[in-house]
Amino acid sequence: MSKNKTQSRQRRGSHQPTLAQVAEVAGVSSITASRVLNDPERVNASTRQRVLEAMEHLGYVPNLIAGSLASARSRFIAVIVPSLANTVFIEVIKGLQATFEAAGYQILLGNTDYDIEREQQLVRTFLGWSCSALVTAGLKHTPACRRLLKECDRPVMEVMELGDAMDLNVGLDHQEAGRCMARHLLGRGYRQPVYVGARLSDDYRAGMRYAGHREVLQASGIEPLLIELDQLGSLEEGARGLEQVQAHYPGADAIHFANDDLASGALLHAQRLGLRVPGDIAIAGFNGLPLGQYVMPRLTTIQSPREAMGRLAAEQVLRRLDHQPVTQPQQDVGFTLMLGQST
Amino acid sequence: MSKNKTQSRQRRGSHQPTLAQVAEVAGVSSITASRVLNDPERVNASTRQRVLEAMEHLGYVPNLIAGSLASARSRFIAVIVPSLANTVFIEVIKGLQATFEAAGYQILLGNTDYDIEREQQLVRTFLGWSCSALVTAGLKHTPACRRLLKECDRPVMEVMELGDAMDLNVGLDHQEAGRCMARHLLGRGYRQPVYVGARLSDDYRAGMRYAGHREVLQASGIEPLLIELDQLGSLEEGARGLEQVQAHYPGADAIHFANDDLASGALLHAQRLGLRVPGDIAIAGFNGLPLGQYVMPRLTTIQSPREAMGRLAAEQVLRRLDHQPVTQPQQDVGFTLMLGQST
DNA sequence: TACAACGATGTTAGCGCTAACATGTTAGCG
DNA sequence: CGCTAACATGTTAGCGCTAACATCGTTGTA
Repeated sequence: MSKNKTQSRQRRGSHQPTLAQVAEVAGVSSITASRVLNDPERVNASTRQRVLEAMEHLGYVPNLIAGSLASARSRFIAVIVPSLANTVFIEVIKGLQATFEAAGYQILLGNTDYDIEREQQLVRTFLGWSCSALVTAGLKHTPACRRLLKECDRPVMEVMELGDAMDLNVGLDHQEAGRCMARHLLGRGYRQPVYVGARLSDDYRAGMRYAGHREVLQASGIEPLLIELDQLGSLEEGARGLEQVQAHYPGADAIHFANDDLASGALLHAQRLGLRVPGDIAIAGFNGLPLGQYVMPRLTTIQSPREAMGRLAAEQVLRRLDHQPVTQPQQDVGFTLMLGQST
Repeated sequence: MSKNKTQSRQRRGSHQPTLAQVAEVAGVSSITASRVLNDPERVNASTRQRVLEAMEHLGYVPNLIAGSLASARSRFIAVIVPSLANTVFIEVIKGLQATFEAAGYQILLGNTDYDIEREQQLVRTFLGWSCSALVTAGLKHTPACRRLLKECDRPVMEVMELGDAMDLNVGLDHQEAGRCMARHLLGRGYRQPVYVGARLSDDYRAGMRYAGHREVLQASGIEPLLIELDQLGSLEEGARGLEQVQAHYPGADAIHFANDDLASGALLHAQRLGLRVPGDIAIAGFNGLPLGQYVMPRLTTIQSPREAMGRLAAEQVLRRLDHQPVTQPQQDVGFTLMLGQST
């Protein structure tokens, strides 16, 4: 047994060099070394140089966890989306990531799989990581999640759709988008359009577009028809959608799909079946994915500015984090009807 | 000036309830409250119950940063990919995420934009977050990055391609995939195939496939032809690729595209131009994306098991983190030639 | 009956960093 | 030349949590 008084308990921690060691090598105090990293202007150039050399020499990697604990703020932004399978969210994430990374923030990505209980759990975890702000897709949350978000005293951004948001909100009016496409179809003379979506209670934004579609049809005295599929967005499921429409509504003259994946799948399938589009049946989508612009005939769809939505959302959050005033907490990014030859 | 001895300096930190407060309410010490969260079995059921109630009552959210600092391990897994625009990486990420999340790990996602300097910086940042392991796409790193990864004393998984990995490695042999497709094309009787890729030094795996393609052609005494495009994977760029082949190599009878996005774009463009595929020109891709299976004619391509690759990679890393032996640090997930009608 | 073994809980001492406050040093100015 | 402001750097005390070690009762067993 050692009698060495200085030897107390077992050492813990990693075996990485620490700021204190860097400081010792550079012959300064650790706070000066800290300032070299966090506020270099406040340190004399020659001192700074010595500290940087010491860091280089020791292979120092700053322990960001310790820094976050001490300063009570991390540079994390929590981003919570319902799915990674859907290109739409990926593109929003790209916009968010580009903007946040440029500002020195790291994204913590969470995937709810369209389950708001899971979302609540993710919010708790991310708050536990002292994230600086939270960005979440959609306005639908559990009551407990809503409470957490309201009381967490950080910027909270809800993206994708517009509505009764709790803090910041960037998105578009999905119901209006549904109305827009329905008006287009009626304007083109179609009299028996069918809306085809999948799991509309999960993908409730598609449900909102259906609500708009339905509203327009009812106002014109046309009965709204709906087919609900199982898979959210795949070419294959779109083909199935086309077949179901033919089976259930043989008189249908147009299909308003909930998204471009389904619509493109139907379009490609129609080609195989030898159906003329729009002669035998018109097809419309939503999203404005590149694919829809590359099929024949080109797909009529609604373009949503997804990456721009991510960027704008991130900018608003950054403004809030910089304590700049946010004049418009709610921003409508709009959408564009893109006329193809499929209607 | 206050003379109160207990009042020292300004309070810092968040204003969230702490474990100590929970412990006080529950009438236990804070380590007991800590154990309720981290090792519930070690705490008497009735005590545990009281602690949980206190947590609920105070709305306690564990400070994971403090926990990570104290225990010198976070439950982060760093995942570094070159792009989010490419479905391929998204699918690998999906596989990784599903597996890691189920095991209670949080993914830290980094995007290098095909820049290995950026990768090095991301590795530093993620090491600073005390990530438990790192997963990175590819074997190409800066020397400094390689050193960081070698010395960080954590599992390091390199995914996508096989080769001289530093620790764990899950992927497929891209050169062999290139050979496989080239052999297929020669076997079908094509004698002037052109390889079309984009930015092959960035997307060096596509470059490796080209190397395989080239090797097979040269062995048969056929001159390898190459066209290099600017954009990595878009339908539009594929269409451009087709046009460039026609312009530069009018005698070409087949195009071996670096990926399915390019190939599908070319296929759809051929349709518009009224070109017969494979009559006028054969088209092949790589990846096995759903789109390729939905165009007409169906695309001949090579299927890579991307989500499975992510899952397998995550399982290997988890095994290492659990101190279980990893018998095969390098695993080949293979690929499958999928014959369509486009060749 | 003694004592090891175990279970439940507590005490102590940091993890590596930075906010707040403190001190010393130099420049600027009437 | 004295005073202040601005700059450069240091000292101290945690941030909230958990590893390591300590303690105490309760069993089981020789």
